[in-house]
Amino acid sequence: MSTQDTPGLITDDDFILLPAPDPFSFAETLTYLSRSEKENLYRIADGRVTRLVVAAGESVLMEVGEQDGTLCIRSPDKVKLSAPIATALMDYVQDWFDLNRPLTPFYTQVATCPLVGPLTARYHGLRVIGSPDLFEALCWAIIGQQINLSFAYTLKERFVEAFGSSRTWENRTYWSFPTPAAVARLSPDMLTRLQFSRKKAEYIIDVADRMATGSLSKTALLAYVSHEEARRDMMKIPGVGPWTAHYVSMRCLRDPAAFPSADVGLHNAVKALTGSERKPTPAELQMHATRWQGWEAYATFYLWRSLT
DNA sequence: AACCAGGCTGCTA
DNA sequence: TAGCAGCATGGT
Repeated sequence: MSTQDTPGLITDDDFILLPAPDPFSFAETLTYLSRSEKENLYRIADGRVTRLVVAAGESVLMEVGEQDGTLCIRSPDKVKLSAPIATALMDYVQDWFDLNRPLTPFYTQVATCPLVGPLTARYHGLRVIGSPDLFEALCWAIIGQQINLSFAYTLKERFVEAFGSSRTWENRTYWSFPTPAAVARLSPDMLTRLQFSRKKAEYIIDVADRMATGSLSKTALLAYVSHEEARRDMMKIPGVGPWTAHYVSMRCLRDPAAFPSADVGLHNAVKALTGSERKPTPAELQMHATRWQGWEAYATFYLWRSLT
């Protein structure tokens, strides 16, 4: 492989150049990714993000940087990238940063929204940063239920470093999220020891079991005729309510209209931006959301961003 | 030191 | 079907 096997892909064996869409802000992307010191699934340094990903069945260290509107993807520990791996890395980045979504329709639609309109200028080019791995997305959502984000990151950090796998490169350790197969074998006690609540421990092990046996999969969820159907199916899983189903729909299944309307962070953002003394009622939130129709996930993401 | 946190379940009426 | 208490534990 030397050049352009795939449209948009320019490669010279050791790196991939991926033209970023317009608008897209790599700086905003890195800012979002940097929001917790406890994040251990990737490392950000020198304007680049590095993480382990599974590509073509292989665990690969991937580094993403940007220059003049072009993303540069490479594997620091590999000189040559095989064609399947190069393709997989490119697909991963496109999914992770939602690069294939035309953003202008969103900006046009919310231009008149007093809440989200100004945010589209402030965070111009920010896209919904995703969780391409369904198991990771579900676990993260369940972990984050009804606890503060700081504690949620602590729990995730412990979970990943207890049951995930890692690789060390140039004196830095990179972690991959635990696999469903590994987590399905755990007993709830092994998670309560990390200070998971008993219920969350049971939920996560059950989700792992469903994914390990194949009764739950991203492919199957994406195959539903509508995202609403996929969410209905997810909500049959114990521990998965409307908030979690919409969250996963937004971050993993990529429904731009997913709307975790019960989200406390969303409520706090609306409260702050309206200068209100209290959080919005469901009816008040719905009033705002009428301007976001079809783009609720993006509106929510921008509102979350406004909190930091 | 009370109140809050990127909710969900299961019991009541 | 709707409303609500209980949960479980760290942060601020």
